[in-house]
Amino acid sequence: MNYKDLADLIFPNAKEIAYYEEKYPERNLPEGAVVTRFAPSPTGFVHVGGLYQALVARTVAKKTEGVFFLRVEDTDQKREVENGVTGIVNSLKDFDMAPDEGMVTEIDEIGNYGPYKQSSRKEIYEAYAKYLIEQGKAYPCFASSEELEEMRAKQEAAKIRPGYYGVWAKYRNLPVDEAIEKIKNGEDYIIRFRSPGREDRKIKHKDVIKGNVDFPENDQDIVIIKADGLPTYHFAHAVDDHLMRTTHIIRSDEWLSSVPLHLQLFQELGFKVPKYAHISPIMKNDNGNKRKLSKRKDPEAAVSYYKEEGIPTDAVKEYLLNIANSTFENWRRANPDKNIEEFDFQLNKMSVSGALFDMVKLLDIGKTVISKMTAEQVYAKSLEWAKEYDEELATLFENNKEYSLKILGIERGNAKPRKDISKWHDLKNAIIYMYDNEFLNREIQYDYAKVSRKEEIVKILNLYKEKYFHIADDKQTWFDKIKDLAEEVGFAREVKEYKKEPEKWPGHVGDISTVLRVALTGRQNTPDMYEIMQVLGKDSVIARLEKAIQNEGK
RNA sequence: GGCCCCUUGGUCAAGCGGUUAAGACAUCGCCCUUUCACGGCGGAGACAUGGGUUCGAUUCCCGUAGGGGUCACCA
Repeated sequence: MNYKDLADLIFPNAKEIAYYEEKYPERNLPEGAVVTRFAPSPTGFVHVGGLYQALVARTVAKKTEGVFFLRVEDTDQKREVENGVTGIVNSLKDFDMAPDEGMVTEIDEIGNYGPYKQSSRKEIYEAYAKYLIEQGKAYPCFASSEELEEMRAKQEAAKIRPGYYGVWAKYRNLPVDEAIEKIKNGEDYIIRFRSPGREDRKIKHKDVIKGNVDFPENDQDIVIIKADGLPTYHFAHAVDDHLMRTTHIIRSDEWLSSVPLHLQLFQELGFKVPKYAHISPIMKNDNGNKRKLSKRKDPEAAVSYYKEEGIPTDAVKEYLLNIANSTFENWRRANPDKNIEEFDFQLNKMSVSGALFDMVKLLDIGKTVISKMTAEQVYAKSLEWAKEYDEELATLFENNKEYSLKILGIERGNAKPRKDISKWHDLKNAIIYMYDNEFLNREIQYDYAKVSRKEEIVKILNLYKEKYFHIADDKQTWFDKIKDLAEEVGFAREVKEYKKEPEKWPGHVGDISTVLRVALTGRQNTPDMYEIMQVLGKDSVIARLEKAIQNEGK
């Protein structure tokens, strides 16, 4: 009885690995093309960190005319969530980051290197596990979980390194005959890797991002096939990324310490070792301590949060790219209108330590992104958002499309467009007063700032309404008239003169403007008042002035 | 605890032995012939710490402190 017999007994139906090697040949890609992947578990939750990894992986692949694929790692049945794959696929789609290959719906996939869902790859893992057993590089382990716990307790008590290795690897040297007998007797077992490593030897590894990292060799006989017949992450990683011909493993740096194991696995399986790029996680400041953005504690950890808030996807991508390569910011300034895919992304320029998530900066980018859009784009994007998250706004927009476009066009499209909206969630509050239904039929809290006497307010508003307001005036005329009005009520015509001798007047033209602004909009801060009045139109302006005058009469 | 990694202003970060130590966000002031949002100009603000090496260390080496990661039949 030899290894071959043992392997045949355990996996009688497994194919030869040559079959798969042939089925999934080296990819025919241009020189220097990089193949990357995003390989999440379908837990139904997409973390920004995951999006970040996917963005980096995809950017690198695109830049080199390589391939970016989506593989679903669902080997842990306990964590399985319904429609988990759909959530991931849709999130990537939302961000315009659909993969070249891999899962495209819950069950469908595209590409020649599939299946792209690990639970569908069982027979492949079995073939490679069988191969390893035949070579004497893997073996069945009959230790029960109680036994393992007991072992661990002993190790801890003796203060030695825990794990299944060396003398603790109880079944590592079990004679083949005995193993076969146990299996035939129906004893439970799993498959372990027979590690050739020694803890007292060091290996050198060069990570694309982290640089040179030295580790002790792995000497743990880790599990490669679990009791449920599915592989562990480590084994699946080696088999899948080899067969899918991944050139660069871009993943979270929590995997860095597994590199010695992975390197060993690739070697023992006879695979070409890929390049590794371990990305630092996005952190959050929690009472002076840095910690990873947490799914449970931080709403902004969920990709869905950005969608709900209406932060443009481009803003999120730009922010993430900015964390990834700080030169992005300079590039963006030099090329404000270029597509982000034209940016020359450098994997090895990524930071070795994790960046603190900065919502303020993200929103600042959001402002810029939105400011560059046309009124039509703002309308389309915000309406799409509103349909899902703000019914009132959606209705308002749909019932007043032309008028809404005018509002959104205020101070837009010129050299210095407005930058007051950072996310769709803020939009309604910024423009709601422009709609007569929302303004005229509602109780408004008027606060005229410096001018507070009722009679004076009424006087100003009446004068404007009766004498100075002409909707057809051009901007200069319009403005001159407000100055005339200021003069007529005894206010300074020019702010500068007023500032020189403030005691000479009760206020200046700006204070008069504020009275008009508040009467027309209910607010002290608004975009350009001339444009607002043009958009409102004559009747609305008059109605609003009257409403304000009446209010003072109460 | 073992092993591994990290440490430049509030935040993201350039920098690779000699620099007035960039830039962006945030913050403060002034200007932008009326507010706000922009935009412009300017200000304040940093090399964790102790030893080396060196003519010279933010940069190289060692220690200390702080932070992070990892030690599953989870990924």
